[in-house]
Amino acid sequence: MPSGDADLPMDEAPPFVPASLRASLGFLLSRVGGESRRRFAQTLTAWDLRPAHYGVLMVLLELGAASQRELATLVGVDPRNLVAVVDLLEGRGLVVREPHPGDRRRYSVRLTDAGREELGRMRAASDAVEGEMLSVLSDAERAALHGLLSRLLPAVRHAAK
Amino acid sequence: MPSGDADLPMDEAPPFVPASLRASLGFLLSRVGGESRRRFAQTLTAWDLRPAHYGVLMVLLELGAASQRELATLVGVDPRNLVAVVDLLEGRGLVVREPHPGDRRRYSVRLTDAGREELGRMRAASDAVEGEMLSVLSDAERAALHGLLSRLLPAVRHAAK
DNA sequence: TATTGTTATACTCTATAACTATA
DNA sequence: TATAGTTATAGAGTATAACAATA
Repeated sequence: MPSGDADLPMDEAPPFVPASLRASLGFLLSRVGGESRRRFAQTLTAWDLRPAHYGVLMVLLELGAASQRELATLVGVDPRNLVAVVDLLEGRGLVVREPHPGDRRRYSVRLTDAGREELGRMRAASDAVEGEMLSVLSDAERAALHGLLSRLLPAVRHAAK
Repeated sequence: MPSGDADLPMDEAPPFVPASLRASLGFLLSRVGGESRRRFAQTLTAWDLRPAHYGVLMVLLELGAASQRELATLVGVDPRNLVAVVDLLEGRGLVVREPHPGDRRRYSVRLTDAGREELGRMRAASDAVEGEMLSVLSDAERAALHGLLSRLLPAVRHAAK
């Protein structure tokens, strides 16, 4: 039982949003997701990077290395648009393109030490912004939201052509 | 808190997404919201309209009439970009601009009968798409997600300048 | 034939600056 | 001065078509 949830708090009146739009989960997802992305992008301007770059670095931090096709799928960026993203990161020495062993068509994109350090600073900044944005939710509620969105992610990706 | 990993199912192996990105609620929100918006936009192509137009019509359906400034805030579109949106809707006879009683600076944008009928068809189509996208969630889970996002909406809008 | 990476292109979305007419 | 609407414009995001090298 989290504090103060009497079923319908309704919050305040000023940030009023019509019930017809609030009733649409699709609208809520797009809207909240859009605002989240906007804040995220705003934070990354300090590094002159965009969300796609951050996503690539995060994936590489965990996987060590990945092909551009994999990066595109995992980060949610089209392979055509990923080229310039990797170009920029490579130009700054944050990642390197290496030949993929066993398949000369592929690159093996890998995080450099400099990239790992820079990513650490970016994570700290973005985590702070995220925490502020989610401050209206309790830890339990954040966990619940996380669980629901995690299950939704594979489902919404299914339609990707 | 990266310590809570044991209580999550995460059995969806094929559409694998790195834990480092899944752990970020901001990333999940942006990503799922983006996919939701993409599907929504795809559905609206049958009407040659975009999500912003749908949002305006939905707001007007509930409020009857609103100024462009109000529409911009409620739908989540910048006032500058809303001009062309209302222009298109007005050009198709779905809404009308009327003088605002008491303030000659404002317009009172109102839904026409044709707009109301067209919106009904759009809602049916978008609801169907939304239902398919959310099919992995139970009714209770959808309600929970809806509640969490509804509380998050006013919070994320707070940073709007 | 299918896949990986790539370029060029176009269209949408969003943000910055500045103007007008009213308040 | 402040606000509602507007215009022009530039940047970022995304989508379409086509291609070379390799599997």
